[in-house]
Amino acid sequence: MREGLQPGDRLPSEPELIERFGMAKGTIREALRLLDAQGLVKSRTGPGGGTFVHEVSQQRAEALLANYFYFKDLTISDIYQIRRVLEPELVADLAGALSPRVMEELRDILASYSDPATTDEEERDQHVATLQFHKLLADQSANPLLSFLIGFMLTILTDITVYRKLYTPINRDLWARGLDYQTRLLDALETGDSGAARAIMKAHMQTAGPLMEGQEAFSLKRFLSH
Amino acid sequence: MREGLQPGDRLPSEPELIERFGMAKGTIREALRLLDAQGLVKSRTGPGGGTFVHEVSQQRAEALLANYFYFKDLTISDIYQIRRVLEPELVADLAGALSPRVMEELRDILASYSDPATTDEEERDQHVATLQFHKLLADQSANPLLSFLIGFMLTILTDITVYRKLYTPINRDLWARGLDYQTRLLDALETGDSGAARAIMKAHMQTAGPLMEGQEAFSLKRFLSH
DNA sequence: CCCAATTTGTTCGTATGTATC
DNA sequence: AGATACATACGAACAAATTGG
Repeated sequence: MREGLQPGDRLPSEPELIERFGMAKGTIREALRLLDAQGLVKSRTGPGGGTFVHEVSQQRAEALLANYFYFKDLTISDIYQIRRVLEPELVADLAGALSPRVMEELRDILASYSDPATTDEEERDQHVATLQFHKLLADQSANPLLSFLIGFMLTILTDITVYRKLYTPINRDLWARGLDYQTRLLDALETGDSGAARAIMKAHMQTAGPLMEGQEAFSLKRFLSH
Repeated sequence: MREGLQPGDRLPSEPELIERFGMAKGTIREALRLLDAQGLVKSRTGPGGGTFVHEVSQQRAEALLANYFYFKDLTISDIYQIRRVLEPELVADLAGALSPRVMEELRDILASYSDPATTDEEERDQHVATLQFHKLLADQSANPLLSFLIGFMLTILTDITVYRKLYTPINRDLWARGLDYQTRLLDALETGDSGAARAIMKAHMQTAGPLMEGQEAFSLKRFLSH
């Protein structure tokens, strides 16, 4: 940081660091591992190789943050409490600002679950797809913090959905209402009606939220492993 | 994780790990450094020492997450967009649920800036104190995610306030209004009026927010260093 | 107060794997 | 195909810190 290195820039080679800091190879390598674990550098072997500054990926940041919650009793309803306020905020920003390319992608995802699921497995896949719908929206935000936070919550919810049958009871009524919400949301986003987008998402979150409260409270420990 | 180790539990000693995985000392130590950097273990020398599982501290989690935003163009107004919706949610939860002990602490903090600042330095200290007021509230939440997110934003804002004269122009009107908001908020929290607490905080955030928008947009790079 | 045992921390020398020219 | 420049891994030794006798 002090030397203003940018992603892609090469750190001094190990022998150079040994020379510069007057330390042994092992010590230098342990130090580099500390940066490695934080996702700040990546190393490559061979000529032209070395250790390079690397932008911390969203995936890495999510994994590191998940470690923190490994020791906390975070529940599904805790997550929904945050989603309930952040996602309406998100779509209010996005109304009228989405590219045709993204709009099309959103419609594609929506189409992937336009028919009710018939099996538990199909049901699970559809739920993952709805989460992808929200994820794609989150990725469009100009606010990196908002984008990350929603993405983080969606990753947790997706992991839980995949590794555990979270949404087992098939509920056709809920499915129909969710589909209706998202269809109307797309319209509001396209026409640029920020207020409507916010209201629709808010209502959507308020129906999805209480459903989760019914689930037993449980810690996320078993899902957070890398 | 696989062996269900809890915070405080000891990992095998280095010689044991060397034996168990059939690897050299340096390799084992680099692996332990990876866990160390994530805040998952701490090592102590001497008899009775070793490497111990450790709960990831909030401070560490914040620092690791800050690394992610080091490469993003996060602005003050991005942060306020999130605060604006999360902090009202926080105080709505907290209304009527705070211990007399905490209420007293909150009043103490409030009292520490009950007189208008006369110097820039005093002004800065008062702003840090107002952030502490919010931090103390965040710490009371039963929702670990909500608690962490607000705490994270407050840490960033505090760092900026301390290391840079963010709030330089002394604005007595704003000071008076902020004090009024917080006083009324304390009353609402004490009487357990959840709706009022939410409304007051919302209004508070909406006056503080636009003030920040006036600040030039800038990245947080220079502040995020550990 | 000092000594001895235990455990992590550090060093050095060497060898191996890997990618590039 | 071979030389070169890297990171990666190994092994033996020594240093430093902490604890208990």
